[in-house]
Amino acid sequence: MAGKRIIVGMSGGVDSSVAALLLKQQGYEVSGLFMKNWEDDDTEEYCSSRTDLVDAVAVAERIGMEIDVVNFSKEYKEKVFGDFLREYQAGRTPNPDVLCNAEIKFRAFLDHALGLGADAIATGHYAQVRERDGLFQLLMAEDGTKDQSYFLYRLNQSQLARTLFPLGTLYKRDVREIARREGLPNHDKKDSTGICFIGERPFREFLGRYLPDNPGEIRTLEGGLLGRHRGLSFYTLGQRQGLGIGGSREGEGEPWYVAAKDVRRNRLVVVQGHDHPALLSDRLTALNLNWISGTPPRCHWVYGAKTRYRQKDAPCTLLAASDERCVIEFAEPQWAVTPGQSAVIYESLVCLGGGIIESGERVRDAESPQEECPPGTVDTKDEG
RNA sequence: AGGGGAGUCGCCAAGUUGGUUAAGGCACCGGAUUUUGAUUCCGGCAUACGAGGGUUCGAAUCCUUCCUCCCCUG
Repeated sequence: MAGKRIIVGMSGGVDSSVAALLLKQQGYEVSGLFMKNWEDDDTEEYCSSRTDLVDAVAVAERIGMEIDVVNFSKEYKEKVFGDFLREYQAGRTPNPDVLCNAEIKFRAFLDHALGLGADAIATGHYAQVRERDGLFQLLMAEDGTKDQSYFLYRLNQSQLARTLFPLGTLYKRDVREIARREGLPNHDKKDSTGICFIGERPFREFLGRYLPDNPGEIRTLEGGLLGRHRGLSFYTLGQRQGLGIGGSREGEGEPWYVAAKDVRRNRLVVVQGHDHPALLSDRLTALNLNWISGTPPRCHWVYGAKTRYRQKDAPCTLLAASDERCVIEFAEPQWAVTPGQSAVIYESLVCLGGGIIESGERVRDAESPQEECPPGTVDTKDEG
């Protein structure tokens, strides 16, 4: 390992900083690369990349490594942001960061690093890679609460073969402690959130800069008119905030949630109450799959699956799994399974891959939840 | 036109045998959580009770006039 050349993707945050530091301490030949991948609104208040770069440079100086800057704005716009807009325009809810990892961090950036003579790249992701029988596996992080394997399920063998995740076995609090102890200037910096490289924004306003309004009706499942929306693109399934639906005579005064988008009629369909059955799906179809090992997992086998980040992987069965399409049936209904988001499949700690959710549906009746439950699953109440 | 009912925060809605600071929910705003979007959590949110008079130590709660809306009869 000593002498191996590693290029670390430096974001200016604690995680990538500590990742670089640890590699350096382990004897690798380490250098950093700061990516600038978004410059649409550099002149505005949201441009935090400047201070991020300053932080990254300060960290590099502190741990004694070279750092450079690369710009993949063009690739980001083409491969990630373009898809992001197309998906929203189509009424779906994409996860740009999933694509960002597959196309930018572990493709454009990786290729660039290899071109510079690196043996591998490293990032501050909370995930693990291990080699087993000649195959590289992606594993959940030791710190389950920070595990980011969900965002990495679209990586392939050649990408994982050249990737190190130095934080995979650490807990976030330990990472911060290391940063503090080693005097990294950003040890206390707040975790970043929002779309990777773009940052946190008032989301609908941001989207509105790229997509036109297309107002329509907000109706209940039964067809009652409750209000108007500014365009289906600006809402997502399970959304509560921003509907502007006040109290009414009927109902228990519970909040309203988006249950469906009727694209044909340009209608937003809403239901009342977080636990409304229309918000639950026990089966989903995903397309555009990626299997990390290169081959689909076996069907009719019990796995765990997440339909969104930071969700406990839920017991499920694979009814079908190919390179194009997979069907997942959950033991317990899942809340707001949303087209455009990613379904990611796990076998214990191993992330097998996943795909883009095409649709979710309810196949088992609410009254007879055990009817088709795979044996061995527990019939528990909603997680609450 | 006559009879009846109702007007409390953007919406729904407690409170009306008069008594310190006008429940609660939805919406909205702010914060926390969060490398997507959501969800969730915490906090804020009527010196004011359709308007004007009056009774009273004290009224959203009593009296009165006016305004508005709804229902029934014409």
